[in-house]
Amino acid sequence: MISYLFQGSFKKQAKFNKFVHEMKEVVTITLETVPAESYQQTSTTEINATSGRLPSGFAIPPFPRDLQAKLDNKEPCQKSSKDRHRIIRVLHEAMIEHTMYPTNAEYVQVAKALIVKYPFLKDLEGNGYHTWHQSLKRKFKAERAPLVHDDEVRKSKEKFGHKKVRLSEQSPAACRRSESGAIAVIGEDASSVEGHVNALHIQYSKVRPDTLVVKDRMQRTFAWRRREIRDGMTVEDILKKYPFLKTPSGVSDITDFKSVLSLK
DNA sequence: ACCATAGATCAGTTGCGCGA
DNA sequence: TCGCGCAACTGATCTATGGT
Repeated sequence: MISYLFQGSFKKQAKFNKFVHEMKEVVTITLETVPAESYQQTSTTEINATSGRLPSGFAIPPFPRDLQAKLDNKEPCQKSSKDRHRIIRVLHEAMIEHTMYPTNAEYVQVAKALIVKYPFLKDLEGNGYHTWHQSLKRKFKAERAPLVHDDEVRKSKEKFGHKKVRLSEQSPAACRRSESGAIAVIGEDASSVEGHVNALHIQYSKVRPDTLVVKDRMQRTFAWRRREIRDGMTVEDILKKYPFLKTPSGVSDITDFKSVLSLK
């Protein structure tokens, strides 16, 4: 049967066998009820006041309207990678309200809750929620990666993060990836930043500022702002210079401001 | 020693937007 | 409509840490 499914690829046959074997083990392990003590554990989460443990009765959050409609119609959304990602994203956002570092039992709890609520999302293989479990774990891992300003994440990075940087071995693709989320600093100097600041003030004086312009200028001055903060610029001065930091969209920058100060 | 879990990294896939 | 570039995601692998 396996050789039929994976004709011409012994490697894939072996991989599939391994997968099936793992699935058997997962069923016996992960189908156990979540132990109560798992909600109280970990020293790292105690450090962060905002983080706790997932409530035992964690409810699957509502999804965006169109996605919710699909789910209500029992459409197999997991077959569409786009919908699947959206489901994972919503679950991640709901979980992150409680903790940045869910335990394995908590991932299982949420994945199971999803399958219980929407049984048609069940995996065809294994225990029915293994792929959701894995996707959630990966999503958390990926989302935590850039959050260097978060105490909990930073402590974990210090604990597990590799000091070794293989910069010379980085592929162009990897460089491009890392650049994508990075700050655009190159090419900015005092005069160009001044121009951005002026443009921001013009937009701030408008009743309806152009969000695209604001976003772009704020992005361009991001690294410059960080430098100014590090060099000792006060919060008042920063807010005066970059008035959009007072708006809800600027809150993330304020968080960053705090992180810069804490690292000083 | 072994296992679970963490971050780091690389290579590949998929979906989307955009211009020709 | 098609091809291209990019972002987001996935799978795999490696190394490190902490608990048993």
